[in-house]
Amino acid sequence: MEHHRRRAPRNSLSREGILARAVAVLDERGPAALTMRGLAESLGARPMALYTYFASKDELLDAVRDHVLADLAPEPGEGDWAERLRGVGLDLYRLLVSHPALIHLFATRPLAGHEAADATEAHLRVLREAGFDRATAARAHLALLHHALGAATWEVQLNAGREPEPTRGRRRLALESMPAERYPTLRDLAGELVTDTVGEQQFAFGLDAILTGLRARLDADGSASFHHDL
Amino acid sequence: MEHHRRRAPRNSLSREGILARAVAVLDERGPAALTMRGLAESLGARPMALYTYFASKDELLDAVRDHVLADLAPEPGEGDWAERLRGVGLDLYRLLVSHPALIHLFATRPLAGHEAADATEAHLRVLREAGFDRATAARAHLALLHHALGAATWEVQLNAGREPEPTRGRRRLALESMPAERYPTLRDLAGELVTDTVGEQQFAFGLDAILTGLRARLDADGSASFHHDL
DNA sequence: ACCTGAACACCGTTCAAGT
DNA sequence: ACCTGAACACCGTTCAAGT
Repeated sequence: MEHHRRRAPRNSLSREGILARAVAVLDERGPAALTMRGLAESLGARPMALYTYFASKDELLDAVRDHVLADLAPEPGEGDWAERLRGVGLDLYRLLVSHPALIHLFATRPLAGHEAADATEAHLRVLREAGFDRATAARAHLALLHHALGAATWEVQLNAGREPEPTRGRRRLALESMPAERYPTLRDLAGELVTDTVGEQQFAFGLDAILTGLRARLDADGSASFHHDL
Repeated sequence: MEHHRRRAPRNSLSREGILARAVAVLDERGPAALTMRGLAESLGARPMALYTYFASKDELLDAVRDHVLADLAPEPGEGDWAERLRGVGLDLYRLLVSHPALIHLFATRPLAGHEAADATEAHLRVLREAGFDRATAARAHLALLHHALGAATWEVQLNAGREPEPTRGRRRLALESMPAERYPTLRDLAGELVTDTVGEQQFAFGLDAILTGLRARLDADGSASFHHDL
């Protein structure tokens, strides 16, 4: 048995180590549990030790977000442009959903624009190679990103919530207890709204709808299929 | 001149009044400014007075979210199903964007399912009347909601940020300073990414893509166009 | 440079008390 | 029932100090 906790044996701390610990705390105990004091404690250090590496908690949170975003696979997979975009979308969705407590960082802390540059570059390139003009490629990129962000946010919320039932269960009960005269459609679809609109299948549904819409635009709009210079 | 601040002259507080004040604080000074102590102060009361109306800050935040959601126009407008869905989507997007500080409540606090029941009922009914089967209607409903949530979250982030430049400007600078050899497409589209992928136009782009995708599904899939009982 | 201790100005919330 | 005062157990962060 060792002592309950020794002090940090100088130079045991690092930006990387602090960030990894922060992500672990977030994943295991949720956003409220991530305090400078608690994080320092769990690293065997005093609160102020963290300020050697991060100027403030805000800066640490930005770094945490960037640290997770860096895990985004930079290369799209195989197939035509739609299949490649589909793959990138799923990767992003999975990343967001795999860190439930981080979703509020993405929803809350503005990105400067360089955090996922490799993935963004690859995504945009697929769109340009598919034949979209610059403005349309930019918009399509953002539309797909928005959908992943929104779907992941929703999914994380449904899986959140305390014991015994997560939010998903509370939601089902709420839907089933709505007055049927006033909310006939809602009541009729209560089952589908809780069981079918969930997880990757739901995300893929919206993703495929967007991709179908983009393909229609590409086919219809001659100006989008000019030869381009890439 | 009156005294700097009188005490609440008993019964001047109410759930409604507290919620309205909370939304105002959020809109004017941001999420960090909403504290139980500060909110009470701005109502001329002591912190603990609020606990007569809300059991905790968490419960107050849920009530604030529901209070704002109640402003959602319950009735879709004119036109065919796609035009109606478009209108509902725009209403939701505008509502979310008009309360920037509230977006993190939507992204953070799970909905039980009854908060926007009127709007949800109307939305689902349009989808059913268009001919979508139950599972597809539920999925389409959520896909449209996800996109509005994601787009609004992104837009709010871009408009956020401190003086002198909001995040939008920082983002432009970040994109333009990326190394051109490694990120040629990103650099080429930097202008479009900051100016074109913004606001209602960007939201409408994604919305229309989804609607086009849904229409294609309706046309292609015979099982979705069965007569139904509504 | 890296880390600590003590202190400051905050939080949300409990508890007992006043009307 | 509605509101207050004092207190508790927290926060993030400053500042001066140690190595």
